[in-house]
Amino acid sequence: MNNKADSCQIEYVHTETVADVAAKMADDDTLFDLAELFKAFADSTRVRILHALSISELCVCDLACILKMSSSAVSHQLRVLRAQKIVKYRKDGKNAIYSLDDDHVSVLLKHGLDHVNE
Amino acid sequence: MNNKADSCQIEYVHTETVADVAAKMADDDTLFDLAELFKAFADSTRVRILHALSISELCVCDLACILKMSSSAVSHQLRVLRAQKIVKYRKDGKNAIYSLDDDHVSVLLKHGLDHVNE
DNA sequence: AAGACAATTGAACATATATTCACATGAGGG
DNA sequence: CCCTCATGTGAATATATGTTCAATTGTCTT
Repeated sequence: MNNKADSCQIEYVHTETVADVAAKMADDDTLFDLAELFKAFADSTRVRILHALSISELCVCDLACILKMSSSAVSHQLRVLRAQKIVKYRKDGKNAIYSLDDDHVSVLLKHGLDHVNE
Repeated sequence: MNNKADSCQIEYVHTETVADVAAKMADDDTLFDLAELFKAFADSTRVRILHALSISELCVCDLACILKMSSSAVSHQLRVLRAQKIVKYRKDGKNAIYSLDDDHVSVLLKHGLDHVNE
């Protein structure tokens, strides 16, 4: 009932501020991509993978061992991280050696940890 | 069938590295909390809310207007952000004026945007 | 060529989560 | 006091997502 009215077709509560903020907002596309990026960090399995990779490059089996998970589950999550260019890998025989893609990743992890540790 | 074997009860692929990384890993609790933090950023509605609040403090109705969403939906998401101490608010008559809780939040947003914009 | 192993993938299932809707609460204004 | 408006909340629904299982691919070894 009041959902339409909520969209502020009448008079805004803080008209000027709303107009100002609306004008300064980044593109929806950019903010969508930003949310997609954070989604890649938004799972404890993936965070543990990234934290492990921030210590050393590792193959899928190593990760499975460290996380005590099946390599299938790890591989599925690595796929998500690859899609966001958060990790990269090289083949070494039968192994796929994964590592963090760039410094942004460790920086984000570090800032997140700072926040968690208050 | 090979899921148990994946847990590396036999010989590890890179035994030393695995032991080294396992020893240096942060607590599971800490990494769980870190994932919970990122989850709060892992939705485009919440990212847009945070981005708007990084420009100016705003009430629920202002946000609903800027995002073109119902104030109910916005309120639900603000609840999530409050739970993670990412936003704070003060009451002003009928309005609840929201703002980012601390600098960590804008720093995380900024670094995320840097990554998105390559 | 055959077997073993690392990794990937697709389908299926279970769980989590975002939005809507209806309603409740609480503060101001008439 | 009502009445309105801003906000919060609970239930319900639809969708997204993580893990398992089964099967496949590709590489090394013998």
